Amino acid sequence: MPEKITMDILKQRLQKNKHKLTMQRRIVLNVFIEHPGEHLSAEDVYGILRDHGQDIGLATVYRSLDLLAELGILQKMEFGEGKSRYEVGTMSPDEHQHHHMICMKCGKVFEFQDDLMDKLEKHILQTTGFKIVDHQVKFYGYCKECQ
Amino acid sequence: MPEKITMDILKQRLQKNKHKLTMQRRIVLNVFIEHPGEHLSAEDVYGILRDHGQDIGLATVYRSLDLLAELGILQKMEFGEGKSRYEVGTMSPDEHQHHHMICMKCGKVFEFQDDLMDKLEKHILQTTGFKIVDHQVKFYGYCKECQ
DNA sequence: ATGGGTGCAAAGGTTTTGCACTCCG
DNA sequence: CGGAGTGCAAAACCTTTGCACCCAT
Repeated sequence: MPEKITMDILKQRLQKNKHKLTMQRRIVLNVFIEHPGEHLSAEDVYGILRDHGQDIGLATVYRSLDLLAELGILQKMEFGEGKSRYEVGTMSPDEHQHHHMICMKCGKVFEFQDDLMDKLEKHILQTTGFKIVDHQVKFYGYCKECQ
Repeated sequence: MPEKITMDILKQRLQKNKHKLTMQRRIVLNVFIEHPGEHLSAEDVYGILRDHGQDIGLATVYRSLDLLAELGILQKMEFGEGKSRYEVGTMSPDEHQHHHMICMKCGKVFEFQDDLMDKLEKHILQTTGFKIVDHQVKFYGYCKECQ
């Protein structure tokens, strides 16, 4: 049951961590709710907001993205472009099990669902004592069109 | 048999791609050969070279790292610090099967050998048609000391 | 009311680029 | 020799920070 992230969840987590529910934070989260499955950079978010006439300082966008990622609401990722991108997660841990496939020709990013990592993470805990909380998997290759 | 990267391999791959074997490129590769298993940033490499009295322009270090990664001699990676790091690979594809575990408290990067990904990559090719050439797996969590 | 949050502009850090010069093939 | 590669400094980016002002709690 992939339960979606909502404004209420934002409110809850902010309160739990003694942060304030500001208009800016709601607006930033809303961008991601309206763009599910997209990997947005700070500049992307800033641009989308400007287009909607909702003007927020770029620094605040950066600060909000950081905070939302810290709260586990957004997931931060990098695709080797020299900047970070963010994506909304869901409440269910199962949903973390999606991996990115990056086409080395056209640059498109595809996704793939899988739960093979659980096994591997348990194995790592047993053999190394390293307790895994999250993971990121990136595959590089050529998509159907570009091969 | 994890066959190590050597100067000869650099020479071969440069020739095959119509690039020149310059002193600077040899020196940069040498840094990695002398620092196996380390994840060096451009600035790290630049610093090591300065310490050895082998002065190379920083821009050239960047250009060499790019090229060596393109030739498959180095592997480029990011750990969310806002800069790229590089590591020498080996000739054997089996050696690509090591993953990074990043401690969220002390920031140390650990490694783990595993070949579970093969299965997953075959599965992805069959179901999506995406042909995988390389992958990068990062685990975030807490190391033995920091738990 | 008060301390965290915001906006702006400036600063910081990494990476890229333009151009004259060098040197590998 | 000729063109790819280098060095240097400037520029381009992305991100962070300092500080005065604002507004959720």
